[in-house]
Amino acid sequence: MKVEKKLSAKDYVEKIGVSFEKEGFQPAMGRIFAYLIIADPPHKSFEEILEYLKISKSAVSTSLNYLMSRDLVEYITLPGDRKRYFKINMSGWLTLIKKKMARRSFFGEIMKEALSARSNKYKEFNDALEEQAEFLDFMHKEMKDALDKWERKKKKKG
Amino acid sequence: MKVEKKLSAKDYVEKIGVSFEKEGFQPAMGRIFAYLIIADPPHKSFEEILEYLKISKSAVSTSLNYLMSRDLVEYITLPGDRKRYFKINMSGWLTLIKKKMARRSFFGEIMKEALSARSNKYKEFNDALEEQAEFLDFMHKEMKDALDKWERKKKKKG
DNA sequence: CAATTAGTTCTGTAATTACAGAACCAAAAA
DNA sequence: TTTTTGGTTCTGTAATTACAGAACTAATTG
Repeated sequence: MKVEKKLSAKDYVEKIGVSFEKEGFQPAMGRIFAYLIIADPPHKSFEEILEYLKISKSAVSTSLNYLMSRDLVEYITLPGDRKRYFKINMSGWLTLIKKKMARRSFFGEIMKEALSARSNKYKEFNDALEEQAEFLDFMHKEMKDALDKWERKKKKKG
Repeated sequence: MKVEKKLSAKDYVEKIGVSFEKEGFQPAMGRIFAYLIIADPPHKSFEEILEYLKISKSAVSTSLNYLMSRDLVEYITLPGDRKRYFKINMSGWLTLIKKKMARRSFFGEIMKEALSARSNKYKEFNDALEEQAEFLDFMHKEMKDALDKWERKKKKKG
């Protein structure tokens, strides 16, 4: 029987942060994103972020601005309060995935271009290369379909 | 009417190399991988690689070993020739995608864990977070299906 | 029109990366 | 047995990254 050990909030921040880093973001960004996932309430001020994570203003500022430019984070304001409150933009992840898809599809394109420039002396290799490009195309299409499917499902429910 | 400008081999190497870098690989790795895509014949020796790309032995060695450890590159040998000839392992890209899928699914898991630790005071946020986790799950499943579909398609044809 | 607040931007630096160059080494060839 | 080949590994470094800390600024508040 597996004992489910409850993680502390700080542990979540580390764990999520590391995963986020693996997606290619800087450490500070990962931890900010992670903090905003576990944050209760889910919106936190600039100050709260830097205090909780013990990172500098500059790191918070640049990270937040980057995350906002990528639509992964947004902010709200509260009446009678000058501060901005930062929170996760849930649609950002989807945007991110779409961008990655586009990149991969582009990679497939390039492979096809390369193919057209190759000699026909190594048919086996060329065939494999073409198959790779087709695979990328295929996956791109399938993922697009999946996204559509998801969106339809969501619309029906919501 | 679009004029299709034919790229030189070196240009392909740059273009593919950059794309590969964007997938998170080091510059040298990107260019080696790119070179192996356009290489005619598609297998090249250690020496040929370093000469063509004008990079050091150490860079070639570490890059090739890394690429091989990731199953993106493999090597063949030729009778009566001590050298190894490196070439692209076409199944590597698929492995790569599978690994990325696994990572993303893991990310979804963590989000669900975080969810279970959140208070129920911010239902809207929690719901959105849950939806995100479900979305990642959904995409993971869809991609797995797509991969199966591709494999069946390939089996039927090949 | 000060003083405070909520950040931004600049400057410097510690840590890390990505690689070159040289030393090195095991297997094969001479 | 020495020499050559086909790499690998070590050492040093230039370039880059990721951030701290301080200076700065525009809006708000007193």
